[in-house]
Amino acid sequence: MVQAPEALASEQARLLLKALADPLRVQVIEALSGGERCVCDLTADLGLAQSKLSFHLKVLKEAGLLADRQEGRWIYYRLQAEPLAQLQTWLAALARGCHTPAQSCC
Amino acid sequence: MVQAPEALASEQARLLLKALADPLRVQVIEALSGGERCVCDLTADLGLAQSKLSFHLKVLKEAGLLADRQEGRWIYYRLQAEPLAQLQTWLAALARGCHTPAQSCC
DNA sequence: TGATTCCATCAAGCTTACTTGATGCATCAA
DNA sequence: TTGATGCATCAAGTAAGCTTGATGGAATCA
Repeated sequence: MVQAPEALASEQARLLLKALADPLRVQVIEALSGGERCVCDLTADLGLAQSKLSFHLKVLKEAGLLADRQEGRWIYYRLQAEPLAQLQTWLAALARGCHTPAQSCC
Repeated sequence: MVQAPEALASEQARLLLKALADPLRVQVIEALSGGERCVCDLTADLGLAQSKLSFHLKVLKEAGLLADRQEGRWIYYRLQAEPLAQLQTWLAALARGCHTPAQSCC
């Protein structure tokens, strides 16, 4: 059974948004959207300095958007579906009431 | 009839994410998720310096997340549902293939 | 017309985030 | 055990973004 994603507090949503709001990290996320990859593979594929990629992988991992796993010398990263689903739910909730006309003000 | 949201280019997605990735702007967005409000109302409600709010409203508007309308002396802002829907679609597409096991690498 | 209100804009200072190159640790192969 | 590879981390420099206070335009009211 597929769980409906938990509602997200705005602070948690913001942390996910911030982690996603970088061009390089979007590239990484999109590269991983097709499945798990190892760091050396991503480095070559995206044409990045290794320390640079490592920095951004860490940001994404700390946000909960990536998980990793070691296999010998290699580290494989994969995208986590759940925070993405939670973010979708959060966005959907925002859009729901947004056509209400203005209340009188001041 | 309700249109399915257009697929979003990653650069457009990133611009929306960046606009949303600020605590104050999340507050603004959430305040507007209940319906249209005027600036003076938001200023009072969120307890902000006026120029500060104005700065963030501009960022959100330039990202396409807000629309505004003038009525006499007042300016009313409202949340735009479409970019939010597009972002949801973009996130959903990312999550789709993310459970594929690693390809052999290096 | 003159004063007031609502809001946008600007410049300067401050804070945060990103990049770069160097270093170090763990694993593996020889 | 030695050397090489894959990756993380660190410090310093650079860039981007946010905040603050001041200024100005447009609309309204007296």
